[in-house]
Amino acid sequence: MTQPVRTAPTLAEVAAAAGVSRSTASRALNDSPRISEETKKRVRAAAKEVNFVPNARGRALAVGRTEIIAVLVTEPLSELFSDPTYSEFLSGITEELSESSYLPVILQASSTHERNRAREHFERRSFDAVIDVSPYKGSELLEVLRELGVPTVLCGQLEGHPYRDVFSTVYSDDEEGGHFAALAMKERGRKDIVAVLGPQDNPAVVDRLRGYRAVLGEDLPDANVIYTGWNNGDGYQAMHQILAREIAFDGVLCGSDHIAAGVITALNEAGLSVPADISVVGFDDHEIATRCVPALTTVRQPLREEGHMAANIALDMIKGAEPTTSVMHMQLIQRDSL
Amino acid sequence: MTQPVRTAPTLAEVAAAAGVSRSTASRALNDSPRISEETKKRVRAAAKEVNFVPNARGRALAVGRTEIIAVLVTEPLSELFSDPTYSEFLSGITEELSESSYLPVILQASSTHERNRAREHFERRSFDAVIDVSPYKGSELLEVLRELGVPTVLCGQLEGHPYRDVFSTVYSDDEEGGHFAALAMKERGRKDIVAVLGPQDNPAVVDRLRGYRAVLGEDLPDANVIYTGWNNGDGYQAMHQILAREIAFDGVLCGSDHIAAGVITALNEAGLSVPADISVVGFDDHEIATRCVPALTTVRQPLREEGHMAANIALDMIKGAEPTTSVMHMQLIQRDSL
DNA sequence: TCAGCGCAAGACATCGTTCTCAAGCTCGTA
DNA sequence: TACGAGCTTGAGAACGATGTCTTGCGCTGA
Repeated sequence: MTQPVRTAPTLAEVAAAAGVSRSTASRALNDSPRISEETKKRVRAAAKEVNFVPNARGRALAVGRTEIIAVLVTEPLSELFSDPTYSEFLSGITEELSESSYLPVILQASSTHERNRAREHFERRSFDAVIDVSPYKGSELLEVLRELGVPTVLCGQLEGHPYRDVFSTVYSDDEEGGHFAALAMKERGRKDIVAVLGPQDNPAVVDRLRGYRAVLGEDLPDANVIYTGWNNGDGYQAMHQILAREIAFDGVLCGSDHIAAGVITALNEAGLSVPADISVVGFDDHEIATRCVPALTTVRQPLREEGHMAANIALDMIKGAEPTTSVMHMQLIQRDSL
Repeated sequence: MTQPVRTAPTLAEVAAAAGVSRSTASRALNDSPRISEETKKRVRAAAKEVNFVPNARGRALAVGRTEIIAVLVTEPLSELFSDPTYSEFLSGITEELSESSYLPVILQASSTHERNRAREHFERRSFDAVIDVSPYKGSELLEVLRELGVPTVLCGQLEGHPYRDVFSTVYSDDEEGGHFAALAMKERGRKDIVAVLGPQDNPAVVDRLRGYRAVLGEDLPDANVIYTGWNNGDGYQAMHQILAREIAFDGVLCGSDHIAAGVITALNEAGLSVPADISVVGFDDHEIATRCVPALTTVRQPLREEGHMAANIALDMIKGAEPTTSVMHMQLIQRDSL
């Protein structure tokens, strides 16, 4: 360092400057009711004088909190960024925490190496709470968190809720979302439905499909259900394959708005008109939905709100609140593609 | 908590279990040469016995480090995710740090509120170093970091390098990248070039354009330079506008591979063939470049390596290394669009 | 025999904050 | 005058690790 670096002032210096003890200085700055107004004023003046800011490390040790919350992510960073779901959700968490003194840390756990590191951090008590963005049953990390008693929020439903009494859960009701989309198709009089969904092993996909089926029954035959990726290109490709089969259909339920966008492109290229010939319903209410032509009717998943909720529950649990389960509701956003 | 939570074992318990003092236990676990092999073995056994993991807070206070590095980001999270540049770069940082015991924290600084929070965290010494992903001249936060003497790495060139002696810098040579792309056009015999770039106020855009111009001169007239966003749709739209002008051109230099993808789509729709009629060169060597038809010739910006480098420099500076400047080199990736 | 050395390990201080406990002070009342 | 209540304040102990200084021991060599 060529720059002379002045060492940060400590509470002791403030105390000395104000002519009081460290305890008094601490209490004054933390606005304890047991300190006289006059002393507080004096201490605060001294603190400002020497540019005092409490040191995070010392404070963390004393209060037993790091004021850091880990956001546990199973996907690798690249997928994290390409999956539109995450962006909104993480924004929600970040937004909410920015109102508190807490800081979110994205903690990856896709490789074994990463999971070991995560585990190590948990054991070191580096975080006051953990928000698991894509929990899965049987995850060793969840087991570790349970044993350590770290406040944990799971985002997404876990089959059989094995940890319901220990962890909090936040999820959107995907089955309900499926209901809404399918119901809209039905009311529009569509009878031969195709579904272009995300990956088959994705729990949200499973739940949505259940919702579709509950409403549509035989109008959505097994053969018409296609599993693919979440993106534009995936939808495009899937629709090409369906068109190649030359089956009759008049509605397409999509697993994401990006898929829907690709589907619409493919339909248009095949000379089919949306919504005159074919109805299309998306999922997510991503920004792309409004940019589609025609604007996409879709199911809004309250991702940002879900992030807010997860963050809030985490903060509450840190304060000692009991685990809770919180279900967010889906909403059909009606536009022009139906 | 319904679950009984056992409190984490401390070093004192390990020491007691091994029948040694805390100091000895600490040294044994940190593999100090001043401890006999036999004692080490005994202490390690005791540590394993009681499941000891050193507490992050206590350790942080003692060693004077939090083992956390802040990644300062000026863009809001949504842009962060949509800009392909960041994803790679952040992955690089994360990757490199995952080899160390350090943890990256994404710290936003787009709103005033966020900047104040960031400042607060800096003053609290919450981080051992800061990597500023998009530094700009005159940023108050940089001023704060300089005053506090926090090891800082700037990613991107700052005009006039006002802090060269205090901060480290890592950047890709965008002008060189422009050179490469333009040279390729020239060698291919293209004479009437159009450039569809990113935002006009982006420093990388400015540098690349300088590189283009140095090679192409009058072959790239001012009127043919279009500033837009970084995405597919932006390129598509820009190319539509250019086609509407009915000017003659035989090459398109693009500010990103996404832009290039949109440009190619628009050209194809207009009945123009790439590369037979028009040559297209992208930028970034994003994964999309290989998926384009034809596969995109592009300039590879070593983003991931840049992330590695930034992280490494940060780690070195924490250990006391002097600030350095490190320029990453661009590379032309030849594929089929030229 | 004993000063002198090297090695292993312990005692104690340290990091910067907060918290517990006790004590000083003033005041009002018996 | 004395005593307790109520309000402020300070001394010192946490918190959980690491770092410095010291001590004890066994060994060597004059």
